[in-house]
Amino acid sequence: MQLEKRQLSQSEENYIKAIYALSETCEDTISTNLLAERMSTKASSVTDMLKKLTDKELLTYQKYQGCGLTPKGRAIALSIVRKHRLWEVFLVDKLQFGWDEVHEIAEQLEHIQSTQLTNRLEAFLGYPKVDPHGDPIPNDEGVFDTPAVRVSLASCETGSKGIVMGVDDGSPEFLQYLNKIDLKLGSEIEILEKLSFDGSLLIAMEKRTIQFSHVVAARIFIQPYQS
Amino acid sequence: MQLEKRQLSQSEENYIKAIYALSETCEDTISTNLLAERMSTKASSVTDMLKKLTDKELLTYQKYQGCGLTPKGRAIALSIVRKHRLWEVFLVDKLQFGWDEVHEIAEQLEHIQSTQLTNRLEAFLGYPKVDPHGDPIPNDEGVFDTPAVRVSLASCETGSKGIVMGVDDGSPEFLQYLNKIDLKLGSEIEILEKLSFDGSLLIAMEKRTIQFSHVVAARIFIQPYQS
DNA sequence: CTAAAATTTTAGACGTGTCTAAAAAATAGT
DNA sequence: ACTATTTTTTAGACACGTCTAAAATTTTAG
Repeated sequence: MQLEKRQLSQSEENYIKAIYALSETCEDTISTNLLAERMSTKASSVTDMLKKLTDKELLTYQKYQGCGLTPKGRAIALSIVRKHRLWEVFLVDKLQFGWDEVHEIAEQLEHIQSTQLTNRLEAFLGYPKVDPHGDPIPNDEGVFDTPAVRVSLASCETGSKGIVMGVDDGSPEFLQYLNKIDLKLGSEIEILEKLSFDGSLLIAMEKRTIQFSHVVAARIFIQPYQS
Repeated sequence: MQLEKRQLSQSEENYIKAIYALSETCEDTISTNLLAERMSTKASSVTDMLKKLTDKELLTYQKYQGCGLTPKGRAIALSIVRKHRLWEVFLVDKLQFGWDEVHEIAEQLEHIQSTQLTNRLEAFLGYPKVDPHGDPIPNDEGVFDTPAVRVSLASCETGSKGIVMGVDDGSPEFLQYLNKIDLKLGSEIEILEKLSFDGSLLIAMEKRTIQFSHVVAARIFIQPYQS
């Protein structure tokens, strides 16, 4: 998939990225309202942008029927995601930012236009496969390395053990909470008990015991040991 | 001088930067047409922007009288210059770009908004004092280190010796020419002869002899040996 | 000193991306 | 099946940064 030279505005790129993110997590056709909420804007603005991006052949969109990315649109989304995650690695590994501080800056850096820059940055960082939150980094062709098994802590059974492979990167507050309890990528975890009345979990982590609400557990992903 | 949090658009920043650059090299009041040429835009567009930036108290401007930066405007210009040059050092020192390749990318990176990022980048790079073309990098307060003596090769007399401290960074072609003749910052240079009829110079550099036109000589800056 | 030339500003327009308010279509409830 | 409600789109507006064409001002030159 060849990316066209015709470049997009930051706004257009942000829409493409949001549509990509939503189609990964939710169903495959994205509603106007969902996108409006995600972009913190109004549905009417979304409709306008949807038309424009459809004209550019980056979206499949029919009135009242929601939208989805074309292969070309998906390729652009992946290149933005790639840049975002590589810059996050740079900020954390090289500039000593915390994983809770990098999102906002990476939101700006992801729009820098230079494939050569992206590829050299990747080499400089030693071809990282995941960003500081454990999210995978696609290669220059938009392909992810064989992703490690990653399941939500909330979906694991009592007695499961595993290694933390990823965390939700959506909120600095959540990441700061994880800092406070010293949970990192690579931490070893065991589910001691699941409390059925509120869905919370008792967790053993490096000789300490912690209680996670269901909401927290759903935002932490582990690679379970086969046992 | 405290930079206000109120952030400028990239367009506004580019105007500020261009006005700063022009007021460094030329007279202290910048004409509308000069700025229009520099920005590759029309005089009418410049007038509009001048009004806007004057309203924001970044410019002194009176109809038909040209413009100049206020202290606040100058502080913003210096912060942009600082970011531009630090990113150029990053691209050359860390990502192995050539000094002829970095300008365009730095033009984008200079608009990234994060003082913390800039300062950490500076530390990561080892507090460089000049960019890859020898241009000085101001500190976080907009102050330049005591700049080394830098005179244009064209203004030196026959017999002068010195070390190349800077080159004009305006055109990739010029920088590629310098690559070809293997002229770098730090190269030792002696003026063997100045040819009066066309202003060109015969130069000795590391055991080789090279002829520079006046135009080229005017774009190379040396620190002369006191002798 | 005044007329011609150059520069600069104003007026009105356009494309982008956003908004509000109103209309149209789809969905849900009875 | 037919309203009522929700979702989505359209219509019209605005701020931004740009443009062209015309008017105003300054500069130059005779």
